[in-house]
Amino acid sequence: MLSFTEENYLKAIYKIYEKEKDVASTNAIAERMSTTAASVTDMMKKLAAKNLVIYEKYKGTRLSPTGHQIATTLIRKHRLWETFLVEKLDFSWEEVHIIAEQLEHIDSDKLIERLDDYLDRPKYDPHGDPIPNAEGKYTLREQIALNQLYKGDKGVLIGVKNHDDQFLSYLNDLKIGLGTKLEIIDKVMYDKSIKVKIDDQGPVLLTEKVSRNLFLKKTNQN
Amino acid sequence: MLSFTEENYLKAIYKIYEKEKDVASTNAIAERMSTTAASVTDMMKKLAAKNLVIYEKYKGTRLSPTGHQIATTLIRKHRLWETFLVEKLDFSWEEVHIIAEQLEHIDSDKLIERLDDYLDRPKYDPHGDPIPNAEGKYTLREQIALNQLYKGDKGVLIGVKNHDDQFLSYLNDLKIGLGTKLEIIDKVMYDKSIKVKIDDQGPVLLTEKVSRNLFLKKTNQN
DNA sequence: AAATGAATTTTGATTAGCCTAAAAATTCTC
DNA sequence: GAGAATTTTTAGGCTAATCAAAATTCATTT
Ligand SMILES: [Mn+2]
Ligand SMILES: [Mn+2]
Ligand SMILES: [Mn+2]
Ligand SMILES: [Mn+2]
Repeated sequence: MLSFTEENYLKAIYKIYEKEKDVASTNAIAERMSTTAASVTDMMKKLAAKNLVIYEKYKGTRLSPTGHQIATTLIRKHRLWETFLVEKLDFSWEEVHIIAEQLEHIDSDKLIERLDDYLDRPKYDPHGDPIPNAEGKYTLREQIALNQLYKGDKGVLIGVKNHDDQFLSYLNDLKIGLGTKLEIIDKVMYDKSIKVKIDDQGPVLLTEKVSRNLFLKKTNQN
Repeated sequence: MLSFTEENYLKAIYKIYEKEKDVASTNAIAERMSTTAASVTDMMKKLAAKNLVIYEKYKGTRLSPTGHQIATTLIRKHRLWETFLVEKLDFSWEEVHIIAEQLEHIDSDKLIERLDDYLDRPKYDPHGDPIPNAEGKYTLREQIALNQLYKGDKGVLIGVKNHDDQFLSYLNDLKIGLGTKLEIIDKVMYDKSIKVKIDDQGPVLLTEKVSRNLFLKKTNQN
């Protein structure tokens, strides 16, 4: 049985090398866990002793197959709970992450599977992130960030990169959510801001910072 | 913010003086928590320093108003989660307690209230135990243990005293659950066992040990 | 009111998780 | 490839939660 903390470390390592990297540096882990490199070193030794990570002094840490499986299950639980909170308890997408951070540690295989059934085996969570199945497999969708599109392009929002409360609330204000249709009316070259039509409403200007964080499925040909 | 452990201590104290007692002895708490008296003493000092309990050396411990409120909320969360697991995820009543022991520590007021709504503000959990409302109030029903009834008496099962997996599974085998109608066909004076008719099935013999643990609402006059 | 036995508290240790500061290893720069 | 800068590890220490064993207090019986 792993502690809450150990589980969070495994998830941190997973997240780090989900982003291209094939090894998680001590400092990167420390940053993600909001702790010190010294604490990370201690924990890596402990997790290595339990065969959950492969840790090499000064070289960094990778997940062992077991560690990888545990991390994937945590992601699965996290995303299923987020889906439950939004779909069944009517929470808004910016509220659920913080609660799911707790719920993901509940230990019961049967509970996860029942929850998955109850939600009709969802493939994506309220932020558009893929939910691994019981075997840890998930399929990525083709998606493109809004700032990569051109004038005249159309698409549907299928995910967000940034999950911050603030960012998501801003999207709520703009009436932008998963499934929202967006059409690029104009791009301002000077600051890369983008004028878009949102569903069937009047056009709105989005900064480049915002547009980089919106993932679309293109719906026009080009 | 309280630790998982601190919360469990508060709940243990609550449970102890739910059973008549007006003060929880160090040993009683130690037994409930499966720990030593020494550990309990340490924790009582800590909880007293946080004004969650009133602890007097050698005299025992009581809950402060704050401590009582926290304990009641824990019970509320525990019973709501148990209800969720049975009503929505189709768990059986003997499976839910162990999972609810984890879920009760999830910290989110909004989550509890949403869950309560979602379940249609249930008044009783899957074992027939009352669920405190948001103000910590609950109403006890009039109930009588099966072993207190007489030949010819009829009733409906509305609660169980013992919550053990084993006991509940035995009731499942007998097709006895909350809502089951029971009628006393005969009482054996020698060993106090009771012959009952279960719903509309043939009669079954229950030992006194079993009958003491079944709470009924009487449905005949007498 | 002393003696005895039970309950409770104190004492001294241990483990997990964390930290700061110092030391060591690695990587970068010229 | 030597020295500087950065990263990582080690050393030493702290707190929360736990325990076993010793000491103390309380309750009961004579
Ligand atoms: Mn999340
Ligand atoms: Mn998510
Ligand atoms: Mn229970
Ligand atoms: Mn219950």
